[in-house]
Amino acid sequence: MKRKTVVVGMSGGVDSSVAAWLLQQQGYRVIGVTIQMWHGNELTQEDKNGCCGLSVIEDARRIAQILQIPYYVMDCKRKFKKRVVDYFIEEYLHGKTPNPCIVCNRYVKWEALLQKSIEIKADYIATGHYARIAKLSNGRYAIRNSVTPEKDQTYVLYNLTQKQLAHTLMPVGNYRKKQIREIAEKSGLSMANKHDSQEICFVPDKDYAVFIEKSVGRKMPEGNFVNNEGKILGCHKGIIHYTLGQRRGLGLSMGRRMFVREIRPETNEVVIGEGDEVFSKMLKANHISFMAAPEMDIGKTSYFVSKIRYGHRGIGCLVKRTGLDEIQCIFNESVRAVTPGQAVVFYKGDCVAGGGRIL
RNA sequence: UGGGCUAUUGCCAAGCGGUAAGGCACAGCACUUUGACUGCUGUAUACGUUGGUUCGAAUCCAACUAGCCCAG
Repeated sequence: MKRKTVVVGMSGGVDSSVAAWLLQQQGYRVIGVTIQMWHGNELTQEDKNGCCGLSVIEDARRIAQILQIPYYVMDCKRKFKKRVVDYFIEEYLHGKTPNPCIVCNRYVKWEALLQKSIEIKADYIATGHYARIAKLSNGRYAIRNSVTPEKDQTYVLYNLTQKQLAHTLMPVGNYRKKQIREIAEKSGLSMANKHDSQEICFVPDKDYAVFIEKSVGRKMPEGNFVNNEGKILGCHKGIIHYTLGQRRGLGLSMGRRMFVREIRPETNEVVIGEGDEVFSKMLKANHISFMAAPEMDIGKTSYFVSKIRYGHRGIGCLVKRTGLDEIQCIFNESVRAVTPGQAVVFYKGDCVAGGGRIL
């Protein structure tokens, strides 16, 4: 039997390094690839832990040397800017809260990896995500929860296509975070400065609002904080600074904790409310995708457990397809801060059934 | 102009002679492959000003200043 070849996306971090190592142990012919997504410019160069800085190339290359595998760097900066950064900015300008990781996975990482695998006639692509791939009895592929419950990344992968999944391996999903660290340690793959945490990878200083204003070349206009009755409560710094359910950074001292309830780009207003006013039971979404679940017919309903943000515990809801690219979810109980721009991800058992982008 | 009331950290606000609660805001940290939420920690040598009484005052007294209310 011929040895299978796999292209592994390497970020220089522990997880993707161990993924490459594991596949090598399993007998694959492994080829390392780092996708270059953003120019680490002179101002913002310190982060070693991003998934797309510049320093990652040095780290990944070193790992490839240790493993003695071929290693390539793919320049996807243009695509990344168009599909991720431009989308990110556009969403904020419209009062939404984008999730760049999701589109990056779908349109940049997986597409680049798949393209590379076709170029070099590899059989699979692989990443270091904490998730698994399942081939279901209905013939469909799905993302399945990692065995590490506390470290589950299925939410950011809901959007992958069947074609992408059919060629994907995620070896790390079969292990717990702790085990992965131990493997890295034993195999000499652990780099000194490793940290799980991460901000938006192309905004290393964490100030995404300044990043947007710089990119757009102008400062966003200030506007009013209002309550539900329209009463003006204060002045905000520009709509892009806020997201639904946000409390900190409002600068409003009302004696109680206040939260962003709604963002109105048309009037440049940010609506403020109390903690219990930010719950709802229904949402609509577009950009729908089906994964474990076969495509639903328009008008049909189905029951899933849904997550409305990364790290959400998941709430049962009735999903109805209301249009070609629209679904409606009605939750069993109120969910906090349904945020336009974020994803709803449906689960059937421990598999991702599908999802959409909240309207 | 006469009478009354109030002045405590960025905001609200405890305190009533014994050595400055709390909430909100804010900052830092933790958490996190998005944004958030959440949690933890921190934050007035200082109580409008100036004097006085007292061992000791933000707390009592006086004057001054400012704001508010009522009367004009």
